Amino acid sequence: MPELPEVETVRRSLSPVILNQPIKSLNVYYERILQHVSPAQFRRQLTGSCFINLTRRGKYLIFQLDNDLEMVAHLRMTGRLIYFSDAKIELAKHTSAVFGFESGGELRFEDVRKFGTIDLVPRGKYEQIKGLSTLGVEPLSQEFTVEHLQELTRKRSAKIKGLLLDQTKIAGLGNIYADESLFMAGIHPEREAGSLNLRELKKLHQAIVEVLQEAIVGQGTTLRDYRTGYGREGSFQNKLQIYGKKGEKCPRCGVDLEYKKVAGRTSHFCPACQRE
DNA sequence: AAAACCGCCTGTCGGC
DNA sequence: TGCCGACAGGCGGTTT
Repeated sequence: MPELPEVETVRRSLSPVILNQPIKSLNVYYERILQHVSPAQFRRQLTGSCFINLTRRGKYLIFQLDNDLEMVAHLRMTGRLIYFSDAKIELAKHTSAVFGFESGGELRFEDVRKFGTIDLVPRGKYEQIKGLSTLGVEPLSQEFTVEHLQELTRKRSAKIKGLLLDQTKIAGLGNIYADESLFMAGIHPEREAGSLNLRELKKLHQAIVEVLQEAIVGQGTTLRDYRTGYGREGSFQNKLQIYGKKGEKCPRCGVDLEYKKVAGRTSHFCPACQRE
């Protein structure tokens, strides 16, 4: 599922090929992908314009247009944004929208489960995009410090796994990297957030930063649907320590790994390395 | 206020 | 072999 490293990889891979390319045509095949804009208005606003910058905030991609508007996309579970230099290649079965450039290339939004979204807003006006306007700290920014993490967890009774998944606290972690971070830090997913001591918070902070950075280097985790902006698979699935490893042994201590629902999500952990 | 639950979707998998 | 329910999980919305 696209989390911060996957979305960042899409951003980096798409930027060189889609920026400053005039948009010639726009086809929306699944209208519900558009959130607060009609297909007609969307087409009118984008046709003839260019994307001039592509940024990321949490799991959101923000396409800045040359007309003071921004297109905000979220891939949710199975969304893909892929650039095709050859528009003659047949559309994938679940293609939600296609941006055709004057150059002949195309940007395609493919999405099997159709949860992905696109918004169109005046630059920086994110009020209507609730998830974006309420995002917490960017975990690879300078603002994400041990002190910040300490503040987020202080006196909180929620389970740490749930807190890591809360986008209003930290922006961009999903189920995979939350589990990987907790394993790396040796913390049980059901630990009460407020019970973590400073030593544990330091380890967790370090683990979050490290796993996200390494996953970006690996161009993300492809378990099934995720692809880079060039349609290629990532490689970090080969470096996962714990996620999806039920039935296997802990890579650190050899004990049988366990999994259970925590905060509504399947959570993988080592009962020996991550004590409750 | 915060946590738990549901709906949105389709493909895949295990069980019978 | 085919059918069916469970499951995958991000987020918005509603309920508890």
